[in-house]
Amino acid sequence: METKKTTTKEINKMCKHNIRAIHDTLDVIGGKWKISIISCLSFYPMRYSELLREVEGISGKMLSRELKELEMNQLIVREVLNTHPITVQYQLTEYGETLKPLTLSIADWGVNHRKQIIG
Amino acid sequence: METKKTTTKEINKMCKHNIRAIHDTLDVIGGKWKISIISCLSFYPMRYSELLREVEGISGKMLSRELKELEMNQLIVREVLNTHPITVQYQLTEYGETLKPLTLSIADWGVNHRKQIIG
DNA sequence: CAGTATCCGGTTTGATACTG
DNA sequence: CAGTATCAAACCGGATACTG
Repeated sequence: METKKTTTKEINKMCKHNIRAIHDTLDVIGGKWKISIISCLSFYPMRYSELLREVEGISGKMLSRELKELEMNQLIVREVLNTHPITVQYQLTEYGETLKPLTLSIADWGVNHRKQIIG
Repeated sequence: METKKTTTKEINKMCKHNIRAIHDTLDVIGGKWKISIISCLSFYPMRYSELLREVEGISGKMLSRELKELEMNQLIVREVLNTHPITVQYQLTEYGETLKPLTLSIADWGVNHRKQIIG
């Protein structure tokens, strides 16, 4: 009988474990725009100005700030191209690609949710 | 040749579509604590005071506010139990359960990320 | 083009004290 | 127990102007 008690204490532990993990994830992609940026870059690399156009509503300040943070967390790479004038390209790292399924799930749920509340 | 051009314009469209969807999702579960709360409740229904203990760091004010918003979006149900003194239980709705896979993915990524940055 | 600097209002959040 | 009320601090984020 001893072994059958997956009780409060156990679940409590799993609960806190999950919360800590969720917190860790949100530290990295929790900003207002980060997931959107990652979602964009998962199509193909983009320049600063392209992102500015694609991510509707974002300001230049926010974009560069979020990009910097994503870069710090090794999710994207910044690459200065040798053009005139200089252009800068951002792309997902291999590690950043591991977020693709997540951004897709989030987008999927959103699509369904919209159907739900409209219908 | 016409049909082969899945070009900028097309991708642009998908990009914005996804961003809108992501935005829709975040409107609902985008708060600082919402995903954690949902993650907790996905183990079993909990009372207000239990959640206050489980979701480390949250204040009473925030908890009740986030719960109210989750309830408004029909992700959880509030049920007043006939005890002395009164206790209140929160649990996921069927619709709220559809977020379970998402919260799990988010937690999983966080676990892995912690390994990554420590290792 | 790709940002940075500054200013500034609005929102979010926490602490604390209180209520039924 | 399950909240609400109030105040103050912190942070977020937009507009604008500027740099290399």
